[in-house]
Amino acid sequence: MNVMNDSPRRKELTRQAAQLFVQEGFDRTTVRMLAQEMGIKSGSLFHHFRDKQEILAAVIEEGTQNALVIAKAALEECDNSAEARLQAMARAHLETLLTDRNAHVVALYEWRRLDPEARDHLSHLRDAYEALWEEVIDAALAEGLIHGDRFLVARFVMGALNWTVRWYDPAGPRSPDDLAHELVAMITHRA
Amino acid sequence: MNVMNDSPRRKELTRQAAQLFVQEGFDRTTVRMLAQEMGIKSGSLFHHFRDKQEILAAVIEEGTQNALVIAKAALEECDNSAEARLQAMARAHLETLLTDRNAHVVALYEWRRLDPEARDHLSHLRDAYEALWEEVIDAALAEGLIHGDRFLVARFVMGALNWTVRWYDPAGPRSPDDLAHELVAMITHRA
DNA sequence: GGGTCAACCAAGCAAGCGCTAGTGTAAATC
DNA sequence: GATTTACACTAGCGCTTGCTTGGTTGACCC
Repeated sequence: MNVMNDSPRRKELTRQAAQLFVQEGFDRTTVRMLAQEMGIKSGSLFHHFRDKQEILAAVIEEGTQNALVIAKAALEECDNSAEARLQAMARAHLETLLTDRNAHVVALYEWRRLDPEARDHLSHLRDAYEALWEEVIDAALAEGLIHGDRFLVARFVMGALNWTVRWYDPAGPRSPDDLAHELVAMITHRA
Repeated sequence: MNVMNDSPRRKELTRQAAQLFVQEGFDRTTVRMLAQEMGIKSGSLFHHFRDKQEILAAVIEEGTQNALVIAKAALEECDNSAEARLQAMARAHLETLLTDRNAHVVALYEWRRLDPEARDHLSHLRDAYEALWEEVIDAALAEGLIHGDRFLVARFVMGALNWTVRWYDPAGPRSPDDLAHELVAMITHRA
């Protein structure tokens, strides 16, 4: 129980843990399995993480932080039109689900396994991400590109996107860009 | 390990198990917790179910079968227009998520904990339900009410609806009917 | 009134769990 | 050259897990 900084070693271990959490689920993943995947013994694990819960929190924090950075970058790069921004957010979301898949699947499926303190801390990060979405959706509503309740629209859209981890096959014929385009077309009322 | 029929007693036990699975998650729910909730001892549980996995399968089967029945009934009761049928499916889906919430949350969250045989059997049930959706969406596409790829539209819509279990508050101001209406309005291009 | 049977219980086994304590060691720091 | 630090090891404690075993109860049946 030495440190809980963010050393490069810890980052790498976190990445490997994410993979196992996806394969087995958090509860079914034992510290011995984690240690073996990392090439160390189970006891050594607790040099890097206070307990098993902290590994889960680290995985989710990493993924959410990346999503936030990528989404912000996508918004800065794209055109200023509401439609372009909607599409940029959707594509960024899907690309994150692809490249950083493990961490995000864990965040979606194992959120409830976080203890209250970790959940509290991480929900602030998540709120920041969702705020980006609501900003973009507000702009689209103001332009008349979409209609409806901003709260509901935001949640419907995020639901549709997050659900993709259940069925989307990256090796299939559709690119993240295709999906983003199709989704935006579905919800906009004039192009 | 006597029987695995569907006695009324077993049905009741299944309902209670669903509640615990929602509260704690499948892996964290022990057979002792289940037994206590049911008012029996842990050993007696295995008179009704072969093993813990079978309880999970029973919960999910019950929920999916109900959803299928309710959706079919809703389709038979409503008008024949594509829009009415879309809305009826959406409302039925949301009402099922409400009234039969536990079983559905379990189906959504714990699907991966099913062993391969159970998963295979249950995915047929789920496919039958999704087929209803695709039929309704095909009709809406044919009428020009919505546009796009039928496969993608179906999955986006189901994603948006399933995601509601994460944020929807039945005690809040919005009724399932409101949500269904808003969702259909969001994706239709002419009303 | 003996037999059947679903439903339950008490007791416990073998395996696995998260985590701790104490030690070794090579590199970095003083 | 001595001390500290980072990282890993061995060994195992205390507890919980899913599940089994062998036996009891009470309602129903011919």
